[in-house]
Amino acid sequence: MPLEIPDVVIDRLPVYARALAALERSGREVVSSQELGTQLGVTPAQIRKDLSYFGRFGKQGRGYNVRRLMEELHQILGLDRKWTMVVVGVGQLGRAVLSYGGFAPQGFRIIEAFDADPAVIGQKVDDLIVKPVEQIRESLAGRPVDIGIVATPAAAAQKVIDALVECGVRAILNYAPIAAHVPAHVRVKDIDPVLSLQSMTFYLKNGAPPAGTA
Amino acid sequence: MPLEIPDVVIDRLPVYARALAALERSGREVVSSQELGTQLGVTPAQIRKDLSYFGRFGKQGRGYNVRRLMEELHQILGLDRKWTMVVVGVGQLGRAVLSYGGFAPQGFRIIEAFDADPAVIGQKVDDLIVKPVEQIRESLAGRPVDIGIVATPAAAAQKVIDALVECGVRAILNYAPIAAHVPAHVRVKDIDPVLSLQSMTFYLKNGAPPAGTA
DNA sequence: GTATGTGAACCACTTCACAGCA
DNA sequence: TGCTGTGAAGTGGTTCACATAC
Repeated sequence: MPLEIPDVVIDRLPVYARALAALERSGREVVSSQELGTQLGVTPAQIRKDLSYFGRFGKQGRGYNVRRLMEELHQILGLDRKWTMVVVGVGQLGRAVLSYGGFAPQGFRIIEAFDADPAVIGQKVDDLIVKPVEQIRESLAGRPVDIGIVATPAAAAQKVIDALVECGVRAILNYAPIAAHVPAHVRVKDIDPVLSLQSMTFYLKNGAPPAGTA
Repeated sequence: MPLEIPDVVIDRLPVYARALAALERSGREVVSSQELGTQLGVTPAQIRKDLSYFGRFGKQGRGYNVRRLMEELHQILGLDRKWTMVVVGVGQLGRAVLSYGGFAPQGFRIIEAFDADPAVIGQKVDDLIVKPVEQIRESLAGRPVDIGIVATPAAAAQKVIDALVECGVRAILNYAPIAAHVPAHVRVKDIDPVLSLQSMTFYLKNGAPPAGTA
């Protein structure tokens, strides 16, 4: 069914879903692509086209039922179920990830944490006992882990990723500053604030960006 | 000079710069676009085309001088100088940002931290005394701040962003889960791990992604 | 021989514009 | 009348392929 849907489209769906959730909380029952678009900084046509890959969710002359569309998107994205994650690397960054309160409410649960440092192994962080990296394979053997979060130093990251992939992990959230090499069936999303900063400085340095009004 | 360079190109330059820095540390003097490409998962043509927006940095038959190209990129991106930042929101996330060791070595210094919570205001976090959000304007008046980091709850974020923009901030690193509204001359980069997870689950749910070999 | 730099061809996503329906 | 859904047109970025230079 999901044949030839551009990745960019998939990336936008969670944004729509989040906006719809907010609208629903505020008691709104119907939205137009127009209104959703201005709220999110996306053109209405874009929204309609994106949704059209998956079905017809709106009513002409009226717009979209907020709750209905939200639920459809949740279903499409698999947000109507729980996902399990493991964190590898329990330094400052890994700790922040482990204690971040934003994952659980969205159905993303961290069930295991690993580190290479003997001083860290055995520590209890956010209700999890940190295990040694060497135990990734045995620890996850036969256990269904959906997503791996990599928060190790750059030098260790690729090996960790290899191990996770071997264990059947098919999605990786990568905080390490490397370009991960993974087989084609594995998805990687990089979180790299330094890269974000380093591209913005280009525009800071060169005055106004080439984007509309000054 | 930088007329009509696609944003995607600018986004890739820091990635190249980082890879070159690593090559330089390892003593490498020359690279081809071919080699750099396989290392980064980018086509060689892409790299050459990207660089061609800015000049001719290579030698035919040989490749690129690692140090030279790295320095050129640093110069283009403005990484050859220091940038100042302020953090707004000193909750868990803000603290993690403040104590993150990855910014300073790249020339990004946080010079001020703000929060709305009276219990947090006045606290010393990573050598900075947290100031009240209401003081953003007076605190930054006449002071050159380049980048604002927003780590507040969603509900507070837009107002904070407005204040920062008023103070002349032209680049924002946004950790809040909202679509920021800013004037055209202001750049925003969003860091949102939940959105990243929520788009990957689509592929988890739907088997192998439409991307090459299985 | 080898790898760059680049116009031209290609491809993918976005936007347009309108038919269709409530 | 108002807004969706969508083929068609348009735009922007990527890849090709080769002339050029070392």
